[in-house]
Amino acid sequence: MTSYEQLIQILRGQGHRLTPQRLIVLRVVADGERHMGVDDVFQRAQAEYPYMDLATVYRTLRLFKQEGLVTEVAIGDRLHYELNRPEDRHHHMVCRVCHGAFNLSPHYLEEFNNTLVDEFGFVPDLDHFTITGVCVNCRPASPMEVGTGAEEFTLDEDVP
Amino acid sequence: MTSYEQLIQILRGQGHRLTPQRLIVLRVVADGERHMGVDDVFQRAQAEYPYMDLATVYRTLRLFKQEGLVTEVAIGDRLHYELNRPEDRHHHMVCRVCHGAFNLSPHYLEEFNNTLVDEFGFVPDLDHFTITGVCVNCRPASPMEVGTGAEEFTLDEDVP
DNA sequence: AATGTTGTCGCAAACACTTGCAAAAGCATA
DNA sequence: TATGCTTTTGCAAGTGTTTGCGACAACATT
Repeated sequence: MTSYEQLIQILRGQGHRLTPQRLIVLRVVADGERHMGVDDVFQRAQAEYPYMDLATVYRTLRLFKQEGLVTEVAIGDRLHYELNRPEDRHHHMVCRVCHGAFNLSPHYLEEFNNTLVDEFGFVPDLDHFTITGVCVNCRPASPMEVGTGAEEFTLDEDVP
Repeated sequence: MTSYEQLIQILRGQGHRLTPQRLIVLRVVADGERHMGVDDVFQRAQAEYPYMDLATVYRTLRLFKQEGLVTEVAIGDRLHYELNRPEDRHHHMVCRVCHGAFNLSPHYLEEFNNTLVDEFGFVPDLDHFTITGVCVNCRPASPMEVGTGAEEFTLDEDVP
C-alpha cells in the first residue's frame, strides 16, 4: 500500500467522502516536490478536472490540514501547502525579504514547548510553526563584520 | 513631556506628517487599555472625526507598527493593536478555543533567538511574537489527570 | 440496483485587508 | 501669508480567502 493510499484510508476512516476533487487535490499536492501555493494547486487540479472550483481547493486543503495530511505554510501573505511526511517533519523559517523558506528541525522548539506547558499549562500548536525574519543571504552587508564567514554560509533554501 | 507627545516627536522625526487622522488614531490606541481590533479603533476614531476612513485606519496602524509605536497581534483571523510600552514588552500566547490572549515575557524566546542567529544566520522577527495553542482553561478535561491542580491554575488573561 | 441520508460542490457574495488614483492637506520656503 | 513640492487622504476597486445556499453526489441501507 503506497503512502498515497494510506492517506485515502485516513480520509475514509474519518468519515469523509472520497470525491474526485479530493483525490485530485491530494495527488497534486503529493506530486509537488515542495510547498505549493493555492493557485498552483488549483491550476494543476483544473488541468485534470476542468470544473474544479477554487473554493473547493481551499476547502479541501483546509480539510487535509485538519486531518494532518498536509502542512500549511504562510509565505508572504499567501498560504502554501506540502504533503505531511511524518519522517520529515520540520518547521519553517521564512525570509521576509526574499520569501525563501528554510526548514528547521523540530528539536529546536522542544524546550520552548515544554516550558510553556510546564509553566503556564498552555499547549502551543507546534505541529508546524513558521517564524519570519531575515535570512543570512538577505542580511544587509553593513551590520555584518568582515571575515566572519557568514557571507559564505548558505542554507538549503526552498524558495516558494 | 508625556509619552503621547514623545510618540508624536518620533513620527515628526521620521518625516511623517502629523495629520488629524493620525493624531486621533494614536490617541485612541493610547487610551485603549488593551489590544484593540481595527474596527474598534475605527469606530472610536470616527466618533471624533466623522470623515475618518477605514483604509486610513489600516494605513495608519501599519505606519505606527513600522515605527515601533504599536504592536500588532493576530487574534483569530483579525489584527489587533496595542500601544508599545517598552517597559512592558511582551509576546502573546493566543488560545485557539476562547481567543484569550496571555502575555509572555520576552526572556522565554531569548535562547531560541540566539540559536537561530548562531546556527543559521537567520535573524527572526522577535520584537513581538504570537503563538497559538490551547490555554489551561480550555484544555479538555479528559486528557488531564485528576489532582494535578492544573484546573485551578489561572493565567492573567486578556480577552480580546 | 434502487433508495434515502448527509456531506460536498459550484457559484456568487461576503470577509478582512490592501492598493491605485485624483483631490486635498501638511509643511518648508520665501 | 502665499507658494509649491510631496505626502496623505477618501473613495472605489482590488487582493486572497471564507461562507451561505441550493443542486448534486457519495455512501449505507435495503
